[in-house]
Formats: sequence, C-alpha cells, structure tokens
Amino acid sequence: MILSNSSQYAIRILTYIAEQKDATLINATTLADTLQIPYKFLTKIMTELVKKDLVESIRGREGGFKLKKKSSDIMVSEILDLFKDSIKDEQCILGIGSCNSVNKCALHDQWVEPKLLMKRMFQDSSLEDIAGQGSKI
Amino acid sequence: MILSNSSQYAIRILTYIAEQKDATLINATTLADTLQIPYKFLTKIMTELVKKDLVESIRGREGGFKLKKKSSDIMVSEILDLFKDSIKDEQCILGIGSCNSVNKCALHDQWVEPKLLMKRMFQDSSLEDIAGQGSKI
DNA sequence: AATTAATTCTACCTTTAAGTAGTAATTAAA
DNA sequence: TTTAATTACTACTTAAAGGTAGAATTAATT
Repeated sequence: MILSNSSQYAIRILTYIAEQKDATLINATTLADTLQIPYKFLTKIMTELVKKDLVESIRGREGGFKLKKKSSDIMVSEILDLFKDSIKDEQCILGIGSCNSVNKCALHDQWVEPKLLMKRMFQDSSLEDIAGQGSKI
Repeated sequence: MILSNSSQYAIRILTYIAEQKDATLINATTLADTLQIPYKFLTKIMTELVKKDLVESIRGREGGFKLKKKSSDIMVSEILDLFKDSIKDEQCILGIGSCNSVNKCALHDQWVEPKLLMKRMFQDSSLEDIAGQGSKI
C-alpha cells in the first residue's frame, strides 16, 4: 500500500470539509458516517489535524470542525507529512538508506522519474485543486 | 513506505544472485551477511521464492540457491506479486475501492501518470536490467 | 442550573508485518 | 558411517498500525 490508512482517511476528511461552505462546522459523527471511517479512529485523526493546525475545532454542543487555512493553502504533501508518508527526494525504493546519483541502488535509475511525478502530485495538489469535482467520497 | 520489507529484501536477494556466475550456489548465510538481512527472516523469504519457482534450492552440505530462470525472464513485478506489492491498474490512491475514469476519487486524475510510470518500472525491469551495475547492495 | 451534544484524553485491544528460536531433513565430505 | 553444513518446517515473539472503550471537558440550549 502506498499511503497508510491514516493518510488516506486524512486526505478524504479534509477534502470533504473543503467542499463545504466556508465556516460551516462539520462534526465527527457526520464525517464518520459519510466517509465510512470508524468513528473512534476518525476522532483520533481529527485531534492530530487540530494539533497540527490544519483544522480548527469548536468544542461543546453545536461544535465541530472547519479548515484553519484556505483550501488553496493546504497541500496534500502537508497532510502526508503528518503520517510520514510523503515522498522524500533521496527515498530509496529498496530501503537501502538514502539514494542518489552517486550512491544508487539497483532500481535507482528506473525510480527517478516515477518518484518525481509522485512527489509533484503531492506537492502541487492543494485541497482546492482536488475538492469539488463531484468525485467519490 | 512504498514496498514492504519483504519485497525490498526479495528484490535485493534476487538481484544479488543474478549478479553471480550462472550455476554458482549461494547459501543463506552469505546472503544474510552481505545483504544485511536477518538470517531467519531471509530463510523464510527464500522458502517462498523457492515455492514460487523463482529460485532453485539445493539442500544439504555444499547446497545453496540459484535462479530457476534466466535473469532476463524474471521481472520485478513478479517478485512484488508474491508480497501483494505490485501496482494494479485500478488501484485507488485513497483506498476507495477501485478507481477509474468513470468512478474516480479526488486524486484520480493526478495519480494516473505516476501510477503508470510505477507500474511500468516494475513490469519492464528484469533482474538482468537492474543487476551488474555495481550499485549498492 | 441541568441537560445534551459535542470534542479531547487516556488507556486498552486487535491485526498484521517483521523478526526469532529450535528442530527436522538432506546431502556432501571426512 | 559419522559429522558438518546446509535448507525446510513449525511455532513463537515483538513492534507497529489500526481500531475501540469510557470517561473528562466544553459550551449551547432548555
């Protein structure tokens, strides 16, 4: 699996929140139900997103969550960073330390291009970019 | 992590074996030492590679392992298949079932290109292609 | 002030990947 | 024929990810 469950969930959660009208609060129950994520696991993730300032929480009755920044200012790579799932420049596909043109593993040359594209995909995509396409949830 | 430890180990093991002269047997101790893979874990992987006919084993004293096919006939994707790490066509980067142009997740469009390159990297690289470059082990 | 609906905290349980231990089976060499 | 060097098998342990439970905290509504 390329991304951990936590990363996948976090992207889906944030994308869904980004699709709502600004300033509307969405609560954990709604998120868990619509995104089909186990409630208790979701709340754990939400707490992390709050701590890392991607999301703002309003506690108590009528509370909920909303984005803390503009959706165009939250990049997918930021989300992946929280769960150590983002692509590093010298990430070795065979796990032999760090990999570069002078110290390469057997698959290094073949990995350069796909790695670059993956990195770009995560770094260049904001929540605004990926939200609101009517895609599956 | 993109590939599991088992997949990474298996690729390294097979690449190393492919670099030896045909018909030379390499034993588990040598593999574990030179590739720095825990011996007991390595033997477990070797048994799988033997069962799946990628490797031939000679038991008993002076025994060891060698490739069962030509190194040009073993593709990296075959190895990854053993550990369910290969890239599937409709693999959804967000883990929402299977993903295609009519039923897409939020990241689908961005994922198409990198996914294709990754798939090709694995499908088009044989052990012969990646061995013998003097790369790190 | 009490109630209720919400997030947060702490601790635990479950599943899977990763790694380890011990022994049996095999075979060449001494 | 014994011994040593090897792979194969069975079972266990550990670590990490994924997931759950319950109570504490917060704050709006009644």
